[in-house]
Amino acid sequence: MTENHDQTEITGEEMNELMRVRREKMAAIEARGIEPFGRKYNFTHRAAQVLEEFEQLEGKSVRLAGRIMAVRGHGKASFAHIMDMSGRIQLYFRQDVLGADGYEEFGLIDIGDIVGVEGEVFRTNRGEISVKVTGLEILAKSLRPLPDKWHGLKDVETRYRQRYLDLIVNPEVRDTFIARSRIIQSIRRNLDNKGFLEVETPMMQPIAGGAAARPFITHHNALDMNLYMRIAPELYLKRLIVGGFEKVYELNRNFRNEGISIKHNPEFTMVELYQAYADYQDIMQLTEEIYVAVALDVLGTTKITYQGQEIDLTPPWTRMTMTEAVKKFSGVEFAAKSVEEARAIADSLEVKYDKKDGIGKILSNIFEEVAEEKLIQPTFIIGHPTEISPLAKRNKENPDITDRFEFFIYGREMGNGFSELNDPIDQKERFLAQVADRESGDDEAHMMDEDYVIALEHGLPPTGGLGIGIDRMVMLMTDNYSIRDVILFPHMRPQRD
RNA sequence: GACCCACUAGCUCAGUUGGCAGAGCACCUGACUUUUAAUCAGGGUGUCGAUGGUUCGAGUCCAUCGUGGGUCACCA
Repeated sequence: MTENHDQTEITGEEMNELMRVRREKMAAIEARGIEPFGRKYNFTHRAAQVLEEFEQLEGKSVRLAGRIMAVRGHGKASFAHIMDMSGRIQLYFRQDVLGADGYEEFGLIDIGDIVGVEGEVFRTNRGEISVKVTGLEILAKSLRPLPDKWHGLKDVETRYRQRYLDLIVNPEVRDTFIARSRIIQSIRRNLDNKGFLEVETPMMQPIAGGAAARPFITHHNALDMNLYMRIAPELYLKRLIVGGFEKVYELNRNFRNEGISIKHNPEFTMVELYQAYADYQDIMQLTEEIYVAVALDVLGTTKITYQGQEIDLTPPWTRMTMTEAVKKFSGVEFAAKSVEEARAIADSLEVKYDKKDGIGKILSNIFEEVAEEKLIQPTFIIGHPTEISPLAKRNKENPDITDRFEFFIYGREMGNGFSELNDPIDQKERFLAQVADRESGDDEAHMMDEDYVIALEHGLPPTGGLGIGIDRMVMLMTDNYSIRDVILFPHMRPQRD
């Protein structure tokens, strides 16, 4: 039962004085016949609850469990703060209450230890609601010191690598991830209420479809075959629409083998949804509804501040075609009828393009260069060229563009949706065009998915689809500058040296 | 992938022209029974990211490497 911790060695690094002292205290605790790593503790209240219900609880006994965050000794009495998930509350330890032995045991407690306490709720002379401890139980001895109580933990690398420390000492980080959970909850509740069915489709796919991106490759040993980590669930979700699930969504991870930046993590979270018999106009409205509901649920307002910039999420958001956006922000009318004309316009705006790029891709490049970062307030950009939208339905009047939108907030692409291409003949041709691009060296072009085409041949109802980047949405709602600050464990290189 | 910046005590940070490694918090010792960034007196706990080089002498200058951050490139 009782493990012997006397000779505990530490691997991989030297023990400093602070750690040595804590291990000595652990040994002293064991010497008193107490387990330094305890067991279940029945608490009656959480810290915030005691503060809120002080009127009823004053003079009564409560049991709390949490981490010791500060200790202020005063000889035969001491104050401390304990933190649980709800917040912090002050503890008051007195020798005459605990007895000489009990007070000595309190002396073996360090900042960072997990303890259970029982005691009477009261208010100090200075007015702070506190618990006068009558019983103390050590639940987990902390063998390493916490970061600075005042400055917290700032070192970005440590914050990401040891996120638990970040969460312990930086309250705003806790708040961000609590908000993230609420945001996801809001989206689920909203879609569930609208009759959407949440589904799970393969993360490992034989063909990485549904987006233009480089996939991660993994290997299945028993089948001796390579699989791709999915870059999008799109093609599977639309198979489910074929199967008669008329409203489906999946809220989960995608993986893209691309560079890491302030807006990109190799694995990121998206919600993708598909609604049969709807079109991109309906989906734009749904997008607004989702955003507004999240903002109201999490922030209580649709007027938010991001990086000092006021952003008004109140619908309807501006709708603008890609060519209109280019006109608005560059003054140039993009009406190219040939690749040569398109290149000339791009050249005049000093926008780069590839030799193999067609009119549509060049327009898209121009848009990204001149307009994207200017779209601060929520804006739907519509009318994407068919050339860059191989899964979207063509516009009825102009087959060179699609019934598609992307929406931008603070100059960032936040999501993408369209009327789904449900013509299997057209889809097959679009795949073939992508395959040709792939063969000419574009390793981000879509792969041919014959099985998906067969599904379309069975009949995909007219369908509207949407993908919203959850991480970027959380960044916006929590005013975080980097995607790493809204992902608990962002991708990092393994540490060396 | 390119360029720029950072890396000093457990944490947050100073460190001048190349001349004995510093502060606050934390920690240790002592005092203190309503404090709260408790206070008071004393104590510095270190492979200055790593490895080479220049130099009488390197935290500081040079080179290479590592990790992180930023900008760009890339990227529905």
